[in-house]
Amino acid sequence: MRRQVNHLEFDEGRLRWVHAALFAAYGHQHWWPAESPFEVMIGAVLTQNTAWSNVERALARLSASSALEPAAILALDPAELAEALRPAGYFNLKARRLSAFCVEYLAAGGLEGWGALDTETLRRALLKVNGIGPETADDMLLYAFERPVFVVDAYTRRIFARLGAIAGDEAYEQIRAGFEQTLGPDVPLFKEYHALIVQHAKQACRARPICPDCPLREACPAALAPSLHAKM
DNA sequence: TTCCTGAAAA
DNA sequence: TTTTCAGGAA
Repeated sequence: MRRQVNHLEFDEGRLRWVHAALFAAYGHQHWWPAESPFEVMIGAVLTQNTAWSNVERALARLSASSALEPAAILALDPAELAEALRPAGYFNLKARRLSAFCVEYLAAGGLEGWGALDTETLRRALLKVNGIGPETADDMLLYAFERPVFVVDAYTRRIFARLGAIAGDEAYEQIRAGFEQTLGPDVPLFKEYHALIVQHAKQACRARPICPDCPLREACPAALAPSLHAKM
């Protein structure tokens, strides 16, 4: 049954088909790669506008300074913190954001304090922290707090725009609501789906797409008529 | 607009 | 070798 929910043109069947096709092609992704919920959260901040491989180096440098927990991060000299974050890019900005986040995290009572809130309240609390926007908040909600929130990133927009499910420039909340309402709340599915989207966007559905071996080829207008979609 | 790195393309 | 590109939040 076709439902049009907030600009998402795909029905449940097509969304599940895409997931199944990606899973068949790439398998389990084991996301989010982190040792603890707190590490998920700092990774979410560091990965803003940044490739994950660069985030890993920054995390390794934090680890080398024994600074993978909030108190230890705040204890670092700001210049030292920024230096550790250098490989992740925007290091001065991210040093400030990470500190601001740690302050709020501790003030809120850490994982237990935030974990006691219902999803909407927690989301609003996260969004109030300077440096946490919708995508970063949703990374945290899904992978650190196990809440049924669908993460929308640049890769999600690109892939589903090419497939014809969205225009691509909709508001974040529109797309998120579309996926969540069409698929229904399902934490394991949302975790795996987003991880597969990232994998697929890096592997095949890049800015310059590699369509010939794409697992979604048969369902993709962009793969069938590349010239019409050259700039997508 | 600004913030910044590292991989890929030219 | 130099230039372009990819990637969120304020």
